[in-house]
Amino acid sequence: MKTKDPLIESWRELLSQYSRVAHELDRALQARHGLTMSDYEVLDRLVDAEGCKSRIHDLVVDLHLSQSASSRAVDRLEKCGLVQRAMCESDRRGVFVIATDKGRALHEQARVTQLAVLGEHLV
Amino acid sequence: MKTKDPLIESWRELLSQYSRVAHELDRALQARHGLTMSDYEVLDRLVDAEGCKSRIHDLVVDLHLSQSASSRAVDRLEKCGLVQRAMCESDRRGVFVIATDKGRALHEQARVTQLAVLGEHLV
DNA sequence: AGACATTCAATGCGTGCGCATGTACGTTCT
DNA sequence: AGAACGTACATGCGCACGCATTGAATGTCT
Repeated sequence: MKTKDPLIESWRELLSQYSRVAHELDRALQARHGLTMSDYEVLDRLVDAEGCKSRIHDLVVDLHLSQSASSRAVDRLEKCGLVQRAMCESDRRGVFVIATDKGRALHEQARVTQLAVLGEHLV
Repeated sequence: MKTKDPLIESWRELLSQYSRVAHELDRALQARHGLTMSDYEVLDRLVDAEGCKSRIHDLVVDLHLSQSASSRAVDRLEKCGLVQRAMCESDRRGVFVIATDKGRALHEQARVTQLAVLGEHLV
């Protein structure tokens, strides 16, 4: 392969790293905890947040997901009893998402998996 | 946000970079040339390859795609007349994929788009 | 040569994604 | 206050993906 624009080199490097790690992470989280990478990220932000709750809109900003994808990630988590939706009094368009006890517990376990996978596959 | 494990910091950094660039790139390629990022990558490998042809199996190794996704990327490109499939004499399980003139021409245009997007969004 | 394992590619299937739209609420301007 | 515009979330839709399976060709071992 002839030498490429350094821009392309670094893009390929980035793509390669991301793909490898994301794939491993997704598989591990799915296999051990039944979570998508996105699902885990949602849980993670919630646990980090004040009172384990956050508005969907804030999740959208933090995560690298579209609004619809975020909404559906919350759907999935809710269906598993890991989070709850709640009315947002101050702005009734908004929806709070709150991690349940079960959600926090699962997050703690999944965090171990995440760290293990990152430790192994992130150079 | 409290400080995190440096492993998590770099993972988030990687995820963030990738998502931003990939999103922009995908949109630009789709809008201007009707190509997926993956489609473009396939074309790119073909153009790089000896005689603009490569076996699907080799594409799978190079690209960060499953075998089925690669096969379907080739389907799409073939449907647009950008590549052709051809028998592989030496191993009749295999399939060669060959970029057509149209494919090479489109690749050249798309490359400009890629470089522009990378230049703008890749730090 | 014959039986068994392996490899390459295509395809059925289920899933998560983004885009576009719908609906309800909020904000602004006159 | 009322109209027009903007924002938050849910949902219909089509698409690309990965996994599992299939089918054909190859390779291996006895």
